[in-house]
Amino acid sequence: MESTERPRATTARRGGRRQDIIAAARRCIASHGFQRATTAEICEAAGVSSGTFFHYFPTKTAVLAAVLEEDLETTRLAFERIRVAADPDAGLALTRWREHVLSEAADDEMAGFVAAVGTVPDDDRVTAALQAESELARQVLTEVAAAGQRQGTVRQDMTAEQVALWLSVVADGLLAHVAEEAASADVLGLQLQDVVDRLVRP
Amino acid sequence: MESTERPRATTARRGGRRQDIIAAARRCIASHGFQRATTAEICEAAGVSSGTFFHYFPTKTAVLAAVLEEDLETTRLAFERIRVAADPDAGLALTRWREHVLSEAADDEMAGFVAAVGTVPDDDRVTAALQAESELARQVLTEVAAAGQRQGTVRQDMTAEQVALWLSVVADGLLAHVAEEAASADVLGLQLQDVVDRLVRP
DNA sequence: ACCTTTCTAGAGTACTCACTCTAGAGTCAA
DNA sequence: TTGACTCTAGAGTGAGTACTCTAGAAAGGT
Repeated sequence: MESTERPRATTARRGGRRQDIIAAARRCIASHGFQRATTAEICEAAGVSSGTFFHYFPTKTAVLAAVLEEDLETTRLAFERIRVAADPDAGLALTRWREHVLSEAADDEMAGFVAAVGTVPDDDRVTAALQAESELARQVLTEVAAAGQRQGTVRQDMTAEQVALWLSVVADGLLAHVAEEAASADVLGLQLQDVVDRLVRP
Repeated sequence: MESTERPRATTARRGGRRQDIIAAARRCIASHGFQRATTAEICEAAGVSSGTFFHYFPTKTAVLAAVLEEDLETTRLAFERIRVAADPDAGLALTRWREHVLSEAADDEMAGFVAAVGTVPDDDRVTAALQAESELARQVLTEVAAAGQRQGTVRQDMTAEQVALWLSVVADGLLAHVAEEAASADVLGLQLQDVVDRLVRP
């Protein structure tokens, strides 16, 4: 047969099959949810057989966990950049945060993901990754808000935690809206600065 | 056996089995998503056999559609109240809207629902109901915003549509946050007025 | 009483899908 | 070469689940 002539995806060489599977799973899950993304579909998208799939991952849920953990690492880097900016200038940190949010909104894989993951079985690694991600955002945003309060650019009639909470509410709402109506992304992107500014200023 | 001695749910008399099934389906779907809510589970929750279930609904998806259409009717009423308030006083309409949003947030069934429905198969009635619901909100909020602009209480540097869009972004984000962390509901509720005010004022 | 229609139960069915198993190919070391 | 190991394919399996089928109970009309 043509068993050696498989598609091999485009990323076959760097990272090997395992990476191919993670990437394919991300795409499939983002586009129609965790439950409806079958292992067979992920296998086909990755150019891999079910044998290979289960050689690398014990369960379908484990691939989701791998995807989320990979994303968490990316998020960690992004928020590290935001955090370091806060100390001299909270305004700059907020700008970087807005850019981060908008880049997530622009990435349609990312946009679909949030909704797709809501109904996932109770898996420890999955819930840990999700929780770590939201906790990370909340914590860094809280630091940024606190820095802004010290610098006088952020309102003091709310605690820094509360300001951070509202910022993530806005970010989540924005992602959800863009996910189901990509058209609104541009307008919202342009106005995000104004909205955030109104939200946080003293 | 005790076939006549079934639980009969509490609402058995008014509306009959059909209503029981819809109510049970709403609970089950809200608590662990559409896919994971099995027909068997819904049947048990409704105190009904699978035969009865499929006598009233051709498919599992059809029950979801029925649930959504029922909710749509409720939403329609709520937004009608909001719309009529807008003409004399847009501020009052916004207050009513905030109350509506908070009451949805307080209802934990409602909160779980948004996430649960994201990954649903492409069904015409379902998508129609969802679209009608968001369209309804957007349209009424746009009218309210426009009224506020005429009355001078709402900013004019955004179109009424855009103000409405941001309001629903905030509402969606708030619901999502409350769904995964009920604790934050109280704080957010208290501050919603301030946030909305900052968002829309000239 | 008798027929018709609607409703109900629950065993049965057909199918999907996550996961297993086995056989073998590729690779490297000695 | 041989042996040990990893990787890969794909047919197969078992569990779960949406939906069907049939027999019969209520309900209602005449």
